[in-house]
Amino acid sequence: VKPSTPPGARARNRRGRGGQLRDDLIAAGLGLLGEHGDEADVTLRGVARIAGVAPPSVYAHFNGPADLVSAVVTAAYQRFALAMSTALSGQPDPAARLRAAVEAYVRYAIDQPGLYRVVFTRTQPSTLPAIGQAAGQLFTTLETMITAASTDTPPPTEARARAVRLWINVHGYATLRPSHPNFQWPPHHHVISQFITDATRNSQDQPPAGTA
Amino acid sequence: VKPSTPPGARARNRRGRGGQLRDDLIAAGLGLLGEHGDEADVTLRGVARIAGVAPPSVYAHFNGPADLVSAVVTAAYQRFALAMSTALSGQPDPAARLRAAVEAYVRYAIDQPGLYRVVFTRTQPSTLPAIGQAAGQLFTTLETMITAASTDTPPPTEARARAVRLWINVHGYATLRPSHPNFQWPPHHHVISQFITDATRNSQDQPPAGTA
DNA sequence: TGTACATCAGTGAACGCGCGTTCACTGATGTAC
DNA sequence: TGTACATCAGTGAACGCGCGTTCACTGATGTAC
Repeated sequence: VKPSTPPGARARNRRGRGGQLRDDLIAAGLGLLGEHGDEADVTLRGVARIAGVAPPSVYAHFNGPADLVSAVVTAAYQRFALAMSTALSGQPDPAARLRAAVEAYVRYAIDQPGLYRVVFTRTQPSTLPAIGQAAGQLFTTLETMITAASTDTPPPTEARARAVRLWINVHGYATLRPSHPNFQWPPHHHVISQFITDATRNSQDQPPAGTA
Repeated sequence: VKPSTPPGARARNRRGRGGQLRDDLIAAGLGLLGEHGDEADVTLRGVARIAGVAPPSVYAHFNGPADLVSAVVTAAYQRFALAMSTALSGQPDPAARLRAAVEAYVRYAIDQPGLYRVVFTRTQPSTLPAIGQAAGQLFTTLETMITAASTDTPPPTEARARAVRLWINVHGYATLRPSHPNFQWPPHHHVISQFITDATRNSQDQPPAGTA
């Protein structure tokens, strides 16, 4: 017997289309990263196996495992950014946009813990430009949305403080909840609502004198 | 030449003292876990190497790598619990106790990200009893301290909500900050103070009718 | 239109490495007599 | 008090495995003439 498509096999790309494999390898890496939770499980051989290709073929597109993992991590961030902007598009008003952003963030972090953590919770800070800027990018978006959705048009300083708080809240919740399923968590929607309320109304304490 | 103590070597334990090696192996595992940030880097051979012992010797005390890692993770939790209770002891009043607890938590998570994450931020929830109960244990402490330190003696429901919020805040901050060093964070003490203020005063919104 | 050829995409086999795991063993130390 | 012996703590060598990496190679495909 000669199976036309053995499991894991792939058709050879046509002449100018060698670059297609690069995308397939990154997709395979994202799969591994999502399945296990760890950067270390994205191996050159594992990725080649999923893509249906021999290990040496990876070297045509990446310098080695480190380069491959970098590309996968960058792609994980792009996927996160895409999920966020997709969630925002078509929301009717600022309040709806903010809520959609918060919900998309939490959903992504909970559904894809591996892809999320590799971008936002690292043991060693990343040297990748995309990851280094990830926090700043996200933050600008949050700050703008909070200002637009707030009932009290906060001054810039206060908008920034609210955005930091919201980010800490959303991240903390999204990483703690799946790690501790036995803990008696409050209802999900209630937690989310509290975050949004906290971000869009005046903070209770007056800023201490002399603090910028 | 015959070096009396070759690098990494250790003296054989006396007759009844074989169990000493077990502690040494766990200590070595904690070292590896702290150095790299990852459970996967705690290997049987690596731990044996640090302890100055041949790989098969580990099997006298552990069934294999999984068992060894379990013991190391449990020890990481015990170390966290010890750091917390040490920080609390000798604090003069409830407010000081709460602040000490928050500061100890954040310091531990930032100084020992590997040891912290293996207990509190997992991709797969742990089946270890100590880790499964960790959240509950911590939480009881937080709730009691918040009630004692609050200016308004909140009802139990509200105390619980504040404790959840505080935990989310502290965890989120302690894991985000070291991951994103390029981000312009507010001053550390200001962040901490805001968490404590938020936990010990009345929440601004009245609880929605019908929500327990 | 046919044919030789360059090149592009990818392979197979082999290597060294660190890992987990097994096995028979060694040698110091305490204990029985 | 001396001596044989059981046992305890730990070793050395070897194995298979998956990993990264190299090398010479293959075979389809487009291009030049």
